[in-house]
Amino acid sequence: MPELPEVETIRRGLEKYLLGISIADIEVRLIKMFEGKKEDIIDQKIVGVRRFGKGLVIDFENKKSMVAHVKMTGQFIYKGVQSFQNFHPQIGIANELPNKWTHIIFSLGNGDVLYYNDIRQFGWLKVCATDDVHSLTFFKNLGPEPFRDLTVEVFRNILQESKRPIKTLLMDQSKISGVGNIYANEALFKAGVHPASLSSEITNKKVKKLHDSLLEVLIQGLELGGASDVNYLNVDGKTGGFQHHFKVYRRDGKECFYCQSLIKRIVIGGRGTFYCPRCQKEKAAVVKKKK
DNA sequence: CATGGGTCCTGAGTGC
DNA sequence: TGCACTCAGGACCCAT
Repeated sequence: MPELPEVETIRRGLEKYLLGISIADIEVRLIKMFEGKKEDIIDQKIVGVRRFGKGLVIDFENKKSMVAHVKMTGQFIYKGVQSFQNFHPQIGIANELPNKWTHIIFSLGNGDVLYYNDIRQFGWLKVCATDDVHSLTFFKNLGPEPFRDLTVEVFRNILQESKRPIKTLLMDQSKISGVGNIYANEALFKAGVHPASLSSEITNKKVKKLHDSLLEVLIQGLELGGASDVNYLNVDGKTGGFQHHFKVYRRDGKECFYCQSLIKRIVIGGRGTFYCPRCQKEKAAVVKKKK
């Protein structure tokens, strides 16, 4: 599922291909996925591609923007007409597009094409004034950016104010932006913190360790081009590599790489949660588990 | 205000 | 083989 490292990888791909060019036409095949007036951005030069948490913002020269959230299964795939430089031999996706999951097709001013595919149709795209981006529901409720605003002190304050399980807190976009299920699980393992631990009762030492671990797994994910857990592909139609480095995520029933205990799966906040019962010790300050 | 549950949707997985 | 059924999951919306 695209989280900060995956969305940032997508952003870089979009920036690489779209900066300085324009969109000649937009074909919306699934009406509900596209809000706003597409005429507002057609034939306007793209001047920036930004990311806030898991949200993307494409800015146009006329002070309009197209914002997008790919949720779990959304993909932006670029297909160059002049060359097949982004054709992936294993996936071959650039050649197979559009397919039954292609919901939006951007015909670009240079003759190339950008596809938006989304199997589960949870993603969305909308056009608005650039000045209004941060008034949108998703963007106005975002917490600090891990690589920019999330100092240890800020992180500690966020944890101290909450009695929720730490796993739930890490994934709360209004508290910290960009972290989802994969990186929350992996960061907690790396820090040796049980995912059900009460946020406010985690020791200072562990808070520092968790902060470091979170940034480390996000950086590792970014360096590997993200995690292609289910459907994630970058703008070139290629998979990331972080899925080969999961220590706990989706490894329930398998041995911990460090202590050989069996990785467990529980549900916290309605989401699958994976941890090593030995490396991430149960503590007194653990929220009651569900199911 | 904070929190928890239902909802959207479809492919994968399970049981017979 | 195939059918019926259940489940996962990010953010939003609503109820408490």
